Amino acid sequence: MLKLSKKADYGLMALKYLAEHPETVALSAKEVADAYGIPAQLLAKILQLLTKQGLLRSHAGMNGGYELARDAREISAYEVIHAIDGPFFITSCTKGTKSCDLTPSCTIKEPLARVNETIAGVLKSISIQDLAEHEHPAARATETQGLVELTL
Amino acid sequence: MLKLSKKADYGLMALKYLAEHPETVALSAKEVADAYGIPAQLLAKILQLLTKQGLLRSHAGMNGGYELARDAREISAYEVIHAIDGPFFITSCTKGTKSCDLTPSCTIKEPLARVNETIAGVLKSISIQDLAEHEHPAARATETQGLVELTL
DNA sequence: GAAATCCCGACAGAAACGGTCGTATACTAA
DNA sequence: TTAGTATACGACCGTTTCTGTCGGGATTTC
Repeated sequence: MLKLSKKADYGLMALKYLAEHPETVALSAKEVADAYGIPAQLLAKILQLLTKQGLLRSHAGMNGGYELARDAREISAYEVIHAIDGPFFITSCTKGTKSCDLTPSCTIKEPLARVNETIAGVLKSISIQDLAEHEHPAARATETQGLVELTL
Repeated sequence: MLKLSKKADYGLMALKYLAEHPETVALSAKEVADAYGIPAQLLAKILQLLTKQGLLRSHAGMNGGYELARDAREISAYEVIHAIDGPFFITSCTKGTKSCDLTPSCTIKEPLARVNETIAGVLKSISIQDLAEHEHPAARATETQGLVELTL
């Protein structure tokens, strides 16, 4: 149904939360999980993933936890989603992975691939910072316009 | 992973196929299925769905089959996807259906809802006709730009 | 050393997805 | 009227994916 997984949602929420608390050194997974009523162990795994992908830095031990690896402005929603859900493609059969073997007739793919890029572009233009200040992230409208023009 | 279901893919392929054969009165589900190597019974169900949603017209009996209910230019990819996969939302918890009951803290939703609208807008701007002539559907670039400007 | 915390693999329950089957119904043509 | 073709529709099942849990291990701080 073309929707994000809960994990991706949780991940975005968590990063947003971290972005909103820049003063603190590090926040534990449990802390964030409690703040949103998210299963703690699940969120923990997600944050570990994001750490492995270089979006977060982690500290073990007491008063340990996670912090953003970069400025919230420099982390895009796309990166988060990509890190958690893996590369996404609108089309079920993508040339990347062998799939459309039997039906080379999938001529829809090419136009839809452009849609895919457009969506990716939009997500890339949205930073965690944009989510934190939950103002409309309209700032990047111009860039996005250019992107649409290019890809569609 | 933010991808279309195979059903939606099949549906788009089928409509594209119908759009490419405007001369014929009606094409049977089996005919289309064979053309693409799609499971016939599955495609049949999909086409029935699209019929019920008003995107196709059906005729039973010999030489029966399906035809586009409207001009290929007047049917958007969005409609097809929506008819098959139901309303899609980027966010797992949408205000539409009761979901985010326990966590009213889902402040990500608002910005992402805009992304959602943007995607919907892009899909709405692509018609079956665009898929059929598998040229880049760049014709609508201007409209789409306006849309992005509006919703993002 | 104890407590807090991250790390990570395995696994189980649930839901979604893809696909099949059987049957009823409608239409066409001979 | 009858036979054949096609849609309509519900039930069902196997597979995969998703969500969430459990348990044990490693690391840091106090």
